[in-house]
Amino acid sequence: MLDIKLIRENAKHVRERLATRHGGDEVKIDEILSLDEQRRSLLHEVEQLKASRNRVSKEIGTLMGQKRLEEAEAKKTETREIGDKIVELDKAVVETEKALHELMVRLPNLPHASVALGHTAEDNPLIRLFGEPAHFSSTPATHIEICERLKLVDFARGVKLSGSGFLLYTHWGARLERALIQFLLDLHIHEHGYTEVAPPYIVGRHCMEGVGQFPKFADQAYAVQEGQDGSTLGALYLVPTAEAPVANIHREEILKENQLPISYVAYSPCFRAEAGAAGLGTRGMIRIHQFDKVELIKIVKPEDGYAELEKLVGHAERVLQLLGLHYRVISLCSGDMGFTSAKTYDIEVWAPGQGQFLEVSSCSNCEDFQARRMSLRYKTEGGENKLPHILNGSGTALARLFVALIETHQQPDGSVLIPEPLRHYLRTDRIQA
RNA sequence: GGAGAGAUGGCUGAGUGGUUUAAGGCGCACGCCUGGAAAGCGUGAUUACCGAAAGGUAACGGGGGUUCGAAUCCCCCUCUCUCCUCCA
Repeated sequence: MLDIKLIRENAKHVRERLATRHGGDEVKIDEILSLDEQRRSLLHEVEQLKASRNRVSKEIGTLMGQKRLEEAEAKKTETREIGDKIVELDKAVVETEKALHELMVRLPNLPHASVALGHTAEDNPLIRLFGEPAHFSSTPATHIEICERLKLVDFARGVKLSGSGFLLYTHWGARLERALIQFLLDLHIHEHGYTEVAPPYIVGRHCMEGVGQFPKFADQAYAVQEGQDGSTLGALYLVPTAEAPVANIHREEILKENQLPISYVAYSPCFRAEAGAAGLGTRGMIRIHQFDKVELIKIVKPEDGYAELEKLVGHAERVLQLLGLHYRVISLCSGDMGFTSAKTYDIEVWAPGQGQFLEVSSCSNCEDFQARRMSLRYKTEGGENKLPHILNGSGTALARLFVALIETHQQPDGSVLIPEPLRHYLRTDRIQA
């Protein structure tokens, strides 16, 4: 959520910045301004009435104490009318605030000044390229072929169990997936100083709203129903990312300045309905309904937000470097950025069998956009309450990392060579049929 | 799932319709005192919104109701604790 004061005082700037986003020209700034104006004027009126009611009520109390009953009764009659008016105005205030809130939560974040203007992925500037694509003397196999040959994933039975978009990892595939999770967590804990948390995989609606998944992207989440009566439907959701629970850990709290920065790392499965992506477009593991991910979350002072974002990207990149993978980092242009983000770097890893780069990490600074939604603040040494910046980054998403790994390290004999840092987790240096 | 007991400020804990603008204690900050500390004394400390300011309004788990006036009375919900039941 944006600061209403910023909109009030600098509507032109907000409108212009939002217009650079995808769909940003539909933004209802005028409506917001008029509701805000209406709200403040109603508030002023009703608060004056309440002040006078409080005053008279106190007088009634005094009169009652002095047994001056008829005088008290007269004042009661007088105040009763004020009370009716207050009820009416209170109702108007609530309605106005609700309407205002509805519009406010649908407003995307302002892009940071350093974000390139653009419309689509074509306009995303390349920041850097690491390594080189693996060289093959003949056409490299796709991950689907490798998985079938080495029995890493049983695609058909995954579909049998849960429908298309769900994977059954088998044998070495299951072990490789688990080894990767362990490797990622250990890397971020021991080398990058993150604190591990293991969050719930189901969260309440308020958490989804807090990170900005809701209300706009509600159709992308799986709603959980408890029992058969459906009474809990709409209240609980499978997490689309660990960001949903983890970023909300300190919601509605006032942290002390010396608690910052906070750095959390969490593993979770991620559940995405991918509504609208009929048939998911691709066979294989590229776009699925459930995948594993290790997520990095930072809560930092605003002045540190962008330095921390650079560090965060570096931490995610380290994963790919250690696994010997070729990748590129791009900065999303204004039109391609997510709803909550002020600035986003995507990391895309090269998958030789696909012949394309796959997005395995998205690192964003949401500035105070989420903090305001979840009412997370910190108290400065000077005693002032401020909103922290909240950052999130994949460190990294697993299924696609799995793909890049086996496609990159496949050998002419059909086996897959395991990169050194993974070997002791997997207790082998090679997966073969 | 069943029965009972609870939910008040950073913590503890009073308060059962009107100087409660929430007592007292602990802890915290600042000051006095001190060679320095402790003790003692004094002062200050919640959050949100409106307002240029003075100031005002709201919040005692959440929501609704009664009343001129609700922490206090009534209804609904949530959560916590204890004991059963079930269960990995």
